[in-house]
Amino acid sequence: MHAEQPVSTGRAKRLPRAVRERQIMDAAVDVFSRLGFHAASMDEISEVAGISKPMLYAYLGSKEELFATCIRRESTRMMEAIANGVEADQPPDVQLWSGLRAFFGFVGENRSSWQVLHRQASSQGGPFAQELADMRGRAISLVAALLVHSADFPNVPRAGDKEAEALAAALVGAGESLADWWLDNPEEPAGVVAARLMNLVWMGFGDLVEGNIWHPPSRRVPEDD
Amino acid sequence: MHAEQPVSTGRAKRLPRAVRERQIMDAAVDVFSRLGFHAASMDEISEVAGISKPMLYAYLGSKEELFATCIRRESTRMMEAIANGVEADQPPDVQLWSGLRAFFGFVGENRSSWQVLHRQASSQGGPFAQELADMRGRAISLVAALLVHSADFPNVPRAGDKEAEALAAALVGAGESLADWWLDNPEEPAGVVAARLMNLVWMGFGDLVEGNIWHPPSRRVPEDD
DNA sequence: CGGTAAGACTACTGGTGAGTAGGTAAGGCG
DNA sequence: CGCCTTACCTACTCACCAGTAGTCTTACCG
Repeated sequence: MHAEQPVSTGRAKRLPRAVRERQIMDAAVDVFSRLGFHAASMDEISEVAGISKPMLYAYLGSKEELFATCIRRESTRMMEAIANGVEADQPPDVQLWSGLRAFFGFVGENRSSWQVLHRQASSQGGPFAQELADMRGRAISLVAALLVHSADFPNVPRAGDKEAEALAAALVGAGESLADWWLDNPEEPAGVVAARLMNLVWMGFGDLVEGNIWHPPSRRVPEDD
Repeated sequence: MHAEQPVSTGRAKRLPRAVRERQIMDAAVDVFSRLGFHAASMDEISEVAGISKPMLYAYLGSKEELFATCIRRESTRMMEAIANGVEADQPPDVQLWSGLRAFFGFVGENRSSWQVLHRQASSQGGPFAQELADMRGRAISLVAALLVHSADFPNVPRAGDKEAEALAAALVGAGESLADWWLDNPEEPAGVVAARLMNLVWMGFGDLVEGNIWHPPSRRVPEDD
């Protein structure tokens, strides 16, 4: 929750370009996430950023460029957060678990980023959808790779990248949807939400209704069957 | 894919109100799904519908009203399709299965409807989000009721509506996401996609990687594996 | 074969917002 | 201290689009 100073209708203090660009980007993410791409105006973004409109154009180009830049920055931040959270030398279920925790952790800490990524970008028909689709594609590929690596789906002979990709798409969508649900029910900690999804996708309803639930490693008995 | 006739810049033929309203709605769903709410203009909708703009306003009111009406109509159609597909007197897994089949069947047959529902409506901050959220809420409640009914989650004592609702939200999101993925990989039939999601949410990765897959009860003989 | 009301149109207004032209202050450097 | 570059601003243009005023036209009913 950065407090953007409106600078009280005076002349803004002279600052180096890099700093201003950062301020502008923060403001843009804030406004885009609240209003969506079309409803957000460059006037409002400049006001929130505490500078005037021409600076926006001088520094970040057109509205579309600005939006695309926002998506790139935020998606990169999120992917890095997840990549940092995953412990690559662990078994598949633990990798998935740590990835989910990192994901929900990021969403909880960066709601604006999440809104701009998930809600706004996906609904614009322009070049942004591409930007966003790329990130989504990377996330799906990541999960798909994890699945392919974890097993060869013995009883599904023709299963391969396609099968894994579809399942990964479903999983990513489940994560997105649950993240949205979480924003409406924010009283729960990130870990609980992550654990729910973990149980759903790893155990499945079939196991859950029979009382079989998945535990994180710290609580799991070191067994191997 | 209804072919809307632009009527070649002449005067449109005189038609009863109900028919025109239907044409307009079809055109509106088409345009909204392609361009999104803001980017869609009333001029374009009227052009696609083959009538002039004042008719739009005379019949369907403002742009916002028109959009809300579109969402209501399409969401109702979809919910009815699903409700008709579910066989209420079957065990939980079969109910879920038939619901998923109905859902993917609808999306496959009504891509525009799906786009307008999923992508466009969810990203607008206005009263539409409400309309859409209502339908989503109904879908989630439906799934949640199925889950609650199917078992009491024995090992999760405090689990209740909340637990089920969260899982239902995840499942609905997974369905939405997989439907989007499907639009990019349309060579597969609806049943295959539905079966994938069914396996994911009922069996879970944990079972899938061990080769345990779910298949419909023997009323229909599955392909031998 | 009129009369009339619903169906349909052309041509406008008004507001909003992207993008710009051209001018003003402030720091750096000789 | 004066010059010049860079940051910054006010105040506009221009296009697009939601919504409307006022007019025409055609099907139907007597």
